[in-house]
Amino acid sequence: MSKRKTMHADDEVPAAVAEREPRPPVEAIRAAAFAQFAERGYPVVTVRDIMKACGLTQGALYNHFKSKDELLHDIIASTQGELERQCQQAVAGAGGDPRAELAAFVRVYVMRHCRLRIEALVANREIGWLDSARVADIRRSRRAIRDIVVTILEHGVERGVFDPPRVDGKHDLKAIAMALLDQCTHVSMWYGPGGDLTEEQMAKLYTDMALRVVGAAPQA
Amino acid sequence: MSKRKTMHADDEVPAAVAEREPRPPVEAIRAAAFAQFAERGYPVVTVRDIMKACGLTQGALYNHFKSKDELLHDIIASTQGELERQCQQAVAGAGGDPRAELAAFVRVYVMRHCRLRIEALVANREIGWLDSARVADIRRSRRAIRDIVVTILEHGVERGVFDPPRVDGKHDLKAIAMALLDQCTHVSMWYGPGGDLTEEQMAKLYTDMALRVVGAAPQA
DNA sequence: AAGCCTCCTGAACGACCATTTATATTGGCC
DNA sequence: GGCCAATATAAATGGTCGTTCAGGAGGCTT
Repeated sequence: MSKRKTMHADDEVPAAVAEREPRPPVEAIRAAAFAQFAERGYPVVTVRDIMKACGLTQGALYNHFKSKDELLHDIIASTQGELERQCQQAVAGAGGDPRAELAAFVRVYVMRHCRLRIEALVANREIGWLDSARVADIRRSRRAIRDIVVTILEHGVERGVFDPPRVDGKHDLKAIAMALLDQCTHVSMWYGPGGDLTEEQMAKLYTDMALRVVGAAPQA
Repeated sequence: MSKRKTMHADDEVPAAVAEREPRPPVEAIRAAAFAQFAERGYPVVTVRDIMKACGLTQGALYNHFKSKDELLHDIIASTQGELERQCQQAVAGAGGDPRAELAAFVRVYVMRHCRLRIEALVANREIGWLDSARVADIRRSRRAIRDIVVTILEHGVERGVFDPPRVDGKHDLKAIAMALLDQCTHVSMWYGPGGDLTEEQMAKLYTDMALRVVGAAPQA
């Protein structure tokens, strides 16, 4: 119940008992907004809807967020930041072999888009409602992720372990990276845990497909 | 200037001079609505916006459409129907060879999504705003297109000309078809005529990638 | 010329929107 | 106990929304 105001240097985090029910209101608002944006879409969800879902009145939103727009940005940015971090980590842990790097990237990316498909869906579907200032850093993060893939492909081609398709004799690694990412991103639009494949199997399938596309034989 | 009211059996269509300026208002409304939905999104485009863009007042919409919702459905359904028709035609004209069928399908599908990327973008992005009754036939058409791909893959596997990736020893052709379609559909999100590749080159690249994914060597 | 049908306008309807404001309530800290 | 900051509320602000409807204008048919 305390945890936020007292500043004695020794009770920073109780750590053992993570009492959880009375989530700080800003968390409750985030969660309620996320659920409703996912279900009905940003422009038709009203501030009243969100605040009613956490038992508050509309005006209270503005004690925690400057606007409805900032609230959406907050939700999308945290998802996007976490995704970028996981992708970097996966590639860094692959030991420098382009095949292993691509496989690790696709695996993490697909598993995440299966497991957190609602988060991914909101981030991809609602981004267009952000005003241009706030959309910029989201797009930066997406470009960064695309460039991770492009870099993997470049290394693979340089070392001769990838042989991706050419158009008129030349590679267009950016287009190929976009194709791979589109494919992997949009599993969040149709994958469901009730389907034929588990998340693990999805990751394996998409890894195989990616390796085929870039012209590397599947590993092992 | 006439063309719609007189019903003498012999002036059905003047045919030679296709005088074009005063488009029938229903066409003008469709066009204006499409342009604005594409640019700003269905829920924030008002009936007033649409009608002002064709020089009419808001009330006149309801002489031609039952509601704003029906107008959106009309726009999406015509695009979707044309897409389905073109896909069927492309596959039928490929002569029964699964490789040629897949190549023809991807070529037509990608070229269309490059050339008419705005139409595709609207159809994919705004479909969620339709009420459930009207969304049903759009989804039916999408399933039909997916099933075209699944059927091609099945034939290719039966005849031994495709060897798509397996998970735990078994094929999941539906998942692979979805992956291929996601990849091809979403060129409409980033392709632009100012980019590095022409529509032709995009079609070629995506055909190559699809054939690699299903385990067939690129043709000639 | 009269009637009819199609399509338009302009105003009105009732509802709902994001945000701001003035005011009240709370709980920790001196 | 009194103060202060944080956070809540209810009401108001100034719009905008999709849709309906009474009335009028123009042309086609008879």
